[in-house]
Amino acid sequence: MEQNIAPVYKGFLLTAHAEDMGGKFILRFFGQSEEGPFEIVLTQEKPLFFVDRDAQLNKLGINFERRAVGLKSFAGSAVDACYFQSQNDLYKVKDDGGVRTYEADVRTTERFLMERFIKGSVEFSGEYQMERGLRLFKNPQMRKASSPVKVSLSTMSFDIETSRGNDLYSIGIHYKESGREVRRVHMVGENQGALSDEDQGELFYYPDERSCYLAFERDVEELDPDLILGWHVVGFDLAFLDRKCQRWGISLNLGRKRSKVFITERQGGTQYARLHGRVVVDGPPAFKAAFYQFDSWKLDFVANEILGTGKDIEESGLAKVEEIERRFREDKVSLAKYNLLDCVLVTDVMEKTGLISLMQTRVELSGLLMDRQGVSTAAFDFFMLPQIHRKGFVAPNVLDISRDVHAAGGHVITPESGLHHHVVVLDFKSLYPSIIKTFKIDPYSRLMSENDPLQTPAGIKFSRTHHILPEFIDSLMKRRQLAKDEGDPYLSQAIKILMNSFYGVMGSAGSRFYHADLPTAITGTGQWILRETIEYFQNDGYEVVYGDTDSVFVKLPSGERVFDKAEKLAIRATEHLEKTLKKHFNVESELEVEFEKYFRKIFFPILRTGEGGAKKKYAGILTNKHGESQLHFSGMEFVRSDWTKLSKKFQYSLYEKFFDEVDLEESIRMVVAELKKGEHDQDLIYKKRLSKKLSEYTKSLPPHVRAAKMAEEAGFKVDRDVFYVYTRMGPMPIEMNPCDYDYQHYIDKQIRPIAEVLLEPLGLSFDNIITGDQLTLF
DNA sequence: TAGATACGTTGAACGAT
DNA sequence: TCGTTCAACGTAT
Repeated sequence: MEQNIAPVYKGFLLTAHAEDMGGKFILRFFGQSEEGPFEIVLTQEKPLFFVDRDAQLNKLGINFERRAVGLKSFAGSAVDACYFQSQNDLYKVKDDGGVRTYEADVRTTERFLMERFIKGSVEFSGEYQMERGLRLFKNPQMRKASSPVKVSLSTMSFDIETSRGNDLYSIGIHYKESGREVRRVHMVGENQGALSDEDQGELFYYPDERSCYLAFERDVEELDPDLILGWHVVGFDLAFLDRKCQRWGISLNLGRKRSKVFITERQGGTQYARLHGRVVVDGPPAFKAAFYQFDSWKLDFVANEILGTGKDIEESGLAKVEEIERRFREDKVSLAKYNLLDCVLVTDVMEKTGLISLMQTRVELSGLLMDRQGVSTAAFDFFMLPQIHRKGFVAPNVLDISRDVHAAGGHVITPESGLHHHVVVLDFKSLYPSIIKTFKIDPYSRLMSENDPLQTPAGIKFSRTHHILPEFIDSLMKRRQLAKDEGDPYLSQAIKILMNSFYGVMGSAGSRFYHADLPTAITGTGQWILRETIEYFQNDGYEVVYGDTDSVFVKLPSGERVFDKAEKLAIRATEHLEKTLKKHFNVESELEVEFEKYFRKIFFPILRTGEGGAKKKYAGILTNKHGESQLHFSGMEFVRSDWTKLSKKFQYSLYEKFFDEVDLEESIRMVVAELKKGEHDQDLIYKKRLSKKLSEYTKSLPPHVRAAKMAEEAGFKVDRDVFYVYTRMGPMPIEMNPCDYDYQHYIDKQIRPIAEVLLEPLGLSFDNIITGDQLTLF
């Protein structure tokens, strides 16, 4: 017998939207599939919250369904579910009368996906109709795909060039999908020629800005990219075009089906762009969400680090804008070339780093779609809510979480200052996740702590038998090992990011699962374990010179067979903890001590403000098994972005000499003399970030704020990063091309403190050395 | 459109002299 | 002018 089976489509979700449309509530999902882009519209889903069964709700004439469900709150009260016709109705009833609700702030789109365990990859079947180039499915059968759906996503990087004022000059695009590339620039103004063959790009001219923009909009519709890439593309390019469109009385229609882009500004000034069917990947925030760190977030700097290439306009600030304006007037072809290069750089930087692949993998892992990545609390909800529902509980609203006391953090040992030889660093592999596994710490286990209780060293109780997170971490750890073995760096990285977020989420009042006992139990146990481990080594006759949270720095008696000895120490510590934890708490230890690194020599500086050794700061000669050494700095000026290049170069060479037992005095004198002669003028720039708007600095005006204000008053656009130098008139922004450097300032503030840390233990005086310098000069 | 705490250092601001 | 406190930033883990 033949059965008519509807085809099953497999796709990857890009964006999700909940909309109140004319009193009707719909969910909309956009995604990409083998068959092309698709849209799924669901009209049957309802926004909902839970309330205590005995709670009286004001109905306000709103039609909603209230139903008893077999669930209870964390406090144990039975709850009802209330289903609404629209999101708006839900808010009205929730905000009226002050009745406590549960999960009223869970997004309906995410609730739909999480309860079905749909993590980006979906299978669906049903009737569809073609609409503006995509398949539209109404209320199809929809479920989690049996395996991750791998679709290659098309990208369009774009960048606009403008004048200092409010003029649009050009829009460059770089579109890329498997097997196809488009490089194109739309330019305002008279035709000044075409791009050369080697630029591989098209250049079109338009009589006015509006027609230039519309050509770009057409490109977006016709090329139909899944991802829109750029560098500060939301806060600058999209925001600029949005303002232009408003003036022209049209909308910024860059979404699928020519839908509008919505730009919203969050507190703190960060902007977000949301549109149907496409994800905007903005370089700096996207790399930050993936835990990349760069000294500067300017595109040319990042491109240089990653690709080793940069832009063709070297200047920054005023000079750069002037050059762009000049090219627009005199040499539109070279402006187009520059415009296009920026677009290509963004695509290349993201491709080379695998940023997009990592983002896709994170979707598969956390379930949060690409535009919600980095919201760790949401990722935790996605995992935990469906689980805890299946255990019979509903969770509170985030805003009902209050946080009274701060949980303690990691334990840090005060080092014995000065030089030490043969120090090995042992550390705990994923300390907090291991503690969660060992002591069964999670929100559900806390609620169930009367069931076969287990106690942490600080006496906080959890259930030995009823828990959710420990087994999830276990499966993540196993998958991560597998990913490593199979050479899948993105999965390995994505798992690491997710696992490391759990502790922070449970310790954050921004999470509905927060409870003080959770972070307190984790960090308290961490402190106990660190102390126990240190004591173990000490009882064994070793000196522990330093330790921080999950690491111990153990001094070995000699430089012989250090690597063997260190490996053995790690194994013995692991075994000791296994026995100790079994004995004191009757738990199976999941902790593992690893040998991390070996310092042939290591130096701990003294506190500059206070007494004794400084924590979180050291420099040493890191040495590997092959005897290869390198100088390593932790926490010191050398690794701090707010110290000048001058100080870093000085610190590096000074410590090289110190560890080589070479005389320091001569090089100190030399640096000071060179500085005064102007030989280090290139290395005097300070960089510091503004953490808030300029106008919000009211309590004090630090140097970088003063410099930023000067720049603003002189008519420069003030960025988050402030670059400035110290002149004899005080701090000045580099935009104003200051050159009257205050060398004495740099001697006292950038050279002296670095030198004195090493000189003091040697009984030497910086001033005496410098005075010697003056004597030789005269 | 909210992962955490611990820590060091600088320079401004403030209050007492 | 001097000593102390505090705001601000960036870092370690």
